[in-house]
Amino acid sequence: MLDITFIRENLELVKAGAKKKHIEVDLDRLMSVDEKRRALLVEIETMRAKQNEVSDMVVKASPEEKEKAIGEMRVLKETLQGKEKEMEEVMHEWQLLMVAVPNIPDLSVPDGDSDADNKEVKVWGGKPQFAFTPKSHVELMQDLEMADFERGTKVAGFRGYFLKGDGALLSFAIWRYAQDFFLKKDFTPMIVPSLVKRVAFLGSGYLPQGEDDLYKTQDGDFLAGTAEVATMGYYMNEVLPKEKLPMKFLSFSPCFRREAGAHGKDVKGLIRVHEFFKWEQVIVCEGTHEESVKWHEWVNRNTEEFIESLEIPYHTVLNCGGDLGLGQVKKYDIELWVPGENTYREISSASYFHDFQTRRLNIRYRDENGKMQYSHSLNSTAIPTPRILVSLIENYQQEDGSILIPKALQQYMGKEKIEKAKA
RNA sequence: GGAGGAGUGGCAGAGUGGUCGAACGCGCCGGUUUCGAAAACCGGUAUACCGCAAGGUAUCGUGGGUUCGAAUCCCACCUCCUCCGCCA
Repeated sequence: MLDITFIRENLELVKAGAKKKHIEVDLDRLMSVDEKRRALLVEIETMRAKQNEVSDMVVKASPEEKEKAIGEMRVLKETLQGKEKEMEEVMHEWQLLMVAVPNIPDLSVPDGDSDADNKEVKVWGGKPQFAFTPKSHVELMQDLEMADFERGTKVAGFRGYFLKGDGALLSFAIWRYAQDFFLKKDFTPMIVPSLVKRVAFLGSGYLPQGEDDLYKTQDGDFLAGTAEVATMGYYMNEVLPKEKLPMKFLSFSPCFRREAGAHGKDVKGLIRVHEFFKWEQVIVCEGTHEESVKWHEWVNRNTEEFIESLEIPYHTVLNCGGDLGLGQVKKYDIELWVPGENTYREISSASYFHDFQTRRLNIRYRDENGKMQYSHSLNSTAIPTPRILVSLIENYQQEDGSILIPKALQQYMGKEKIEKAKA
């Protein structure tokens, strides 16, 4: 959410931002509704002031005066109730418009419609040269009994999967390695709820848009697609001590995504599943652009370093305007090389929001002058499983169908290679 | 799931229809005093919105309602506590 005063004073800037993001929102309508809102507010508050004034007087008044005043107030009350009703309708529309206003993308964000227009800003690692035709992770994992997709769909439905044997162990190894790796960087680890109340989704910007992408319970709660939702909700409606900023969380949670708009896409394997696990970096920092930028670069670099330590080739892209979410100011995606598809696939997404989320969630701190300020927030994937297995397994495959374990993971896996059990 | 109790400012806690944004205390900030400190004393100490300002409005878990007027009465919901049941 943006500040209404800011929108009013920077209307053209906000309009240009929405256009760059390819997000439709009727800002002129918002301006006229807001004007109505403020006019009504003045009317209502004036009436209430009168009401309060008379109310004070009634106590001390003589019986006749009292009678007269109360009579007058009955009339005023009726008018007031009419105005309040009107205000309610205006506020309803105002709020719908307000939550639809996108945050303004950074100047460095390239123009573009979709992820196809994202700009490559970094390439790392040599792509493996195979003297044989590389297999897909699906084939490799099935051959090594690391995953079972048929039974996955039998039990869990479309996009269902089981990880078993070394597939399960490899997931645990990655979680534990990621834990050790990232906690060296001074994060507070958390295991956070996935079953979360509506208000946290509204606050983090996943609702009211995007309800189709979420699983919903019969109690009106939703299953989160990322630990970001609960982690951001953690401090909602709180005033944080300035000296504790920045807060750095490494949050673990199961993640659930309906993938409502992606029916035909990535139907095979572990790229796109309804249910997965993720370590997520979440930062709440002081409310300046410089802080946001600094931590944004930092969290993104953390994930790059992690991938480098696993020695998997990747590139980093700067997302274009059309590929930014409602609240995001700027976003980097890290994409790992997937030999079986001969392309890069997204593994991480790092974005900052300025005070877009914290304004909705009401997360503040007191600055050095004792003034209340909204914090800034940002987040980035640390590592998702099982998606990381796709590129890990495909890049490390050997001609005999075995898979080498990256050096950094060997101590967590207890071996250097995954291969077929000897008969 | 059943029975009962409770939610007030940073904390603690009064207030059961009107002068209550809210007593008293603690804490915190500033001052007096002091060589310095403690104690004592004096003053201050929520947030948001509207407004150039003066000022106004709202907020006592949340949302409705009753009333000229609600922290206070009524209804619903949420959260917490105690007891019983169930359970990893």
